Amino acid sequence: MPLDFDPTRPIYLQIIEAVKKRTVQGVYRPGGPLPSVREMAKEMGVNPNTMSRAYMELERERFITTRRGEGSSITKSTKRIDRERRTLAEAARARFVAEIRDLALPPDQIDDLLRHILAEVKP
Amino acid sequence: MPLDFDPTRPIYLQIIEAVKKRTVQGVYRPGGPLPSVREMAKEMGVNPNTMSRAYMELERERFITTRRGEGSSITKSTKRIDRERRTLAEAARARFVAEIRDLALPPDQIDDLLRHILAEVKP
DNA sequence: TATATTGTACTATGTAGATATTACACTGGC
DNA sequence: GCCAGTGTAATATCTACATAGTACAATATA
Repeated sequence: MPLDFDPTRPIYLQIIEAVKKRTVQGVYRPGGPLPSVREMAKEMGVNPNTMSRAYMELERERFITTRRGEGSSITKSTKRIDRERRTLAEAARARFVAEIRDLALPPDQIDDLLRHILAEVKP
Repeated sequence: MPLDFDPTRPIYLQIIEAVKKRTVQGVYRPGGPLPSVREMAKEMGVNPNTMSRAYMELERERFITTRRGEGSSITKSTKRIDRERRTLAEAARARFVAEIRDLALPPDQIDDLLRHILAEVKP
């Protein structure tokens, strides 16, 4: 199933985020193998070059390791993965707060918004 | 003061968002004038062509009106502006919820996050 | 009526991102 | 050794975005 990419942002960045999220969710295991560049490219419906660029960036960030002929695998470090989870959560929070502040919402609408979020995020 | 644009997203889209946010904040008034293309381009540190593109898109969305030789002004419709405020708030909420869900956070970390937000957003 | 200011159209140029295609280098398994 | 599968490099092509610069059309104003 090809990912549905936001056409206003570079695909390779969205791939990087997708791999991180899948790892954080447990779809990929710490130290476990990652689909090959060509395979993942086909799965997500992008060009292998684009996938390679995403993998190289993930390697640069030490989130995955990659060896020629051998393939790629997720970092063994669960610390690294936990850190990524916190980083992503912090980024989401900061962005949301900034956006809400910019809107100058009346207090009752803020309350609505937060109640709505609470209901959706705590099942 | 030039805006600090996110280099991974088109500038003209970020300008559109900035104009909407300023309007929602009351920086620009309903029916009131908007700085000229050249003026706003200088203020935000972008090319007049880029600013023109943003204005044309805002006009297409009926958020501003524009006439040759006369300049541009914000929509008179406070309904339109209120709608935009709600739309932006909804988008922010939906994105945040989706991101948090993707992270599979443990419940206590979710609680932390929400408390943090509450403290920041309710002064 | 001039003149300035407005939006807008046009051409040219440069860059980043994405694609298609080909080729090469390395590893594992037969 | 052979071969399939791996990452990776290289080239060409296309598109979107942003810029610089020039010019023109329409309006407001002095």
